[in-house]
Amino acid sequence: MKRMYCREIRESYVQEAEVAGWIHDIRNLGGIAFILLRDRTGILQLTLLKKPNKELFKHLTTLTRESVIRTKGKVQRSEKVMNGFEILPESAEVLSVAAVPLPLGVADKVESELDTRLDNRFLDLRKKEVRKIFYLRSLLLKSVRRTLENEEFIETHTPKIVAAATEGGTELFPFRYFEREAYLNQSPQLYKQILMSTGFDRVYEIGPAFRAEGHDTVRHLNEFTSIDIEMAFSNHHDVMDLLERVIVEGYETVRKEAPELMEGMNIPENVEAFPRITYTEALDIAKKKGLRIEWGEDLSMEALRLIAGESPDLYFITDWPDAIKPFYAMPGEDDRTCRSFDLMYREKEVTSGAQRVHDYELLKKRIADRGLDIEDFGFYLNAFKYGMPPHAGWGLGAERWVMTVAGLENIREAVLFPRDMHRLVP
RNA sequence: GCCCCGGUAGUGUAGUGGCCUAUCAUCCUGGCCUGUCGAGCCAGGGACUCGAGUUCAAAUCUCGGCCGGGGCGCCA
Repeated sequence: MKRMYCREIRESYVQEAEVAGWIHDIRNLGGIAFILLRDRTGILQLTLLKKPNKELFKHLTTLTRESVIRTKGKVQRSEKVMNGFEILPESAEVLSVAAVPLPLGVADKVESELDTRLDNRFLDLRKKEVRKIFYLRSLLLKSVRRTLENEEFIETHTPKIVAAATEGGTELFPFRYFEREAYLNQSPQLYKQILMSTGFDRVYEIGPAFRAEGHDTVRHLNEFTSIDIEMAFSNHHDVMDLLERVIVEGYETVRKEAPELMEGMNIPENVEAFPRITYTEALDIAKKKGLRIEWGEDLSMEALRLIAGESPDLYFITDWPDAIKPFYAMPGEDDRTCRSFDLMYREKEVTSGAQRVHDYELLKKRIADRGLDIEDFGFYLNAFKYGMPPHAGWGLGAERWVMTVAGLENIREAVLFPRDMHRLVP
């Protein structure tokens, strides 16, 4: 007999079935007992009577919660059960006995702290609402791939072991690579740009990025998943348009393909384009609200909160001061801004991107101007010497996006096994 | 990197010098119960982060270690 899922039992009118899963809860009333069996599709009730089979009754009702069993029996339709169906087990096999006490309650009525949950993530993930975050994440990524593939992007994989810093600034994790020192890559930036000189024209990569920053906040991780794209023969507005399509399509996908995930999620309706305000305009909003801030300064959390108060949930801040953005951002018409943008969700930065510098001499100059060593960037600069088209791109933080959609307070909840300053296991 | 805060049963908490033999819920163990669905009832079990100090007396005050949380900066 083929094992069926709990949900299938409800949906198909079979007379007899075999199910398997974890014991969610046991309610023993003496002569009758109810065992709630959980699998990835939901919970199904097993109903046991003591009279006909005393031994099976005792065997199953004395098991510990979260033990794994497989059982076979008659399917009974009953209005007394929440889901309308129950199974009357005729035989059962205990596949794995769970030890007691559990370090974290799965069916308990008390919430655990995030740290306890992460320490026991395998148990934490047995909870439906926790797994829901990862079904959402998976679906959003699937949607991103589909949107990009439809627009003729190809999926690429660039090295995570690298020789030098991508952009300066953020700190890298060094390690020993044979006889030399190497680093974990902080971003596919330089490699995806190199690919623009090849004629692929449109590339994307969904992969890990590593940053050794000693920050300790609810929106930072030392290992995160970056959704990166780079597109040749395009400018910053072209890739902002693309980003809008990617995000909106993500929402549509959830709405259409997984309505069961919608509850409690922040999925805006009827959104097509996100407003694009310039850094200068954003700064004016903050100033008008009484914040003392000078043109050229980065927008502080306080400033961003003020700006978010005057904006819809999703909006772009464009044309940033050149001095506070990386060397590869294309300077604007004036000589103080650059063609870079951030996509904001309220006060949170979700994506940053730009049109890039594609002129070899200008790029060289900009690297040097930022005090970086030209020698370190030789492998990158080479690709600009022999025919490099104009191009633009962005990096969307997968966890940041999931966080905004699922309404998570802490980015760690958007990762199965998060890495932060204090956490290296599990 | 800077600044604030916390650590009490498996989980989550109450307790601000003596009323603590430490509260409550959940949990675990045993018992009763043939329709539970946050099952109920009865009995039992289980904890003050570590070290030093102050004091007649420390979960409670002081110092240090360890572990953790939050904010800012920076970023995705």
